[in-house]
Amino acid sequence: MSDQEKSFDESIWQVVGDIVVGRVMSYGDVARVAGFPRRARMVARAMGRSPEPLPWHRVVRSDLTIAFEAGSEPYLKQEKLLLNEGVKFVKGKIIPIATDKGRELDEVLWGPEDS
DNA sequence: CCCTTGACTATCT
DNA sequence: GAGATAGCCAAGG
Repeated sequence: MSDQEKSFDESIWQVVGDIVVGRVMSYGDVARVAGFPRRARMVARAMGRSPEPLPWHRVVRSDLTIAFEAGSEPYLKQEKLLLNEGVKFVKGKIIPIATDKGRELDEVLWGPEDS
C-alpha cells in the first residue's frame, strides 16, 4: 500500500483508540478529527485493516445508532460491548450523555423520556 | 473504463 | 420522525 493510505489508516486507528470508555464517536467525526473530512465511509475499512484489536464498537452512525442491520449478529455484538461499558440505549439509539455532542444530564438524571 | 457497493451524512419531504 | 435523494470516496467486478 502507498504511504498515503498507511498514513490514513494509522490516523484513524489513533483516533479510534483515543475514544474514552463509555463514549462514542460517529464515523464522520473520527474521519474529521483524524484530518480526513468526508472520508466517513473509509473509516470502517481502515478499522478492518487494523493489525491489532481496536475499540471499533465505540464508533457509530452520526444519528447515534449502530451501523449494522438491526438485530444482525454484528449489531448485537456491538450493542453488548457498549452496554458493558455503561452506554445506554433507548429505542436503538444511544443516550446523548455517552457522546460528545450530547445534551445535558437531564435525560440521564431524570430518565429517558421514552414514550 | 464503467458500474455497483458500502460499518456514511446532510438535507428535504 | 421515517423515507427518499443526493453527495461522498475507495475497492472490486
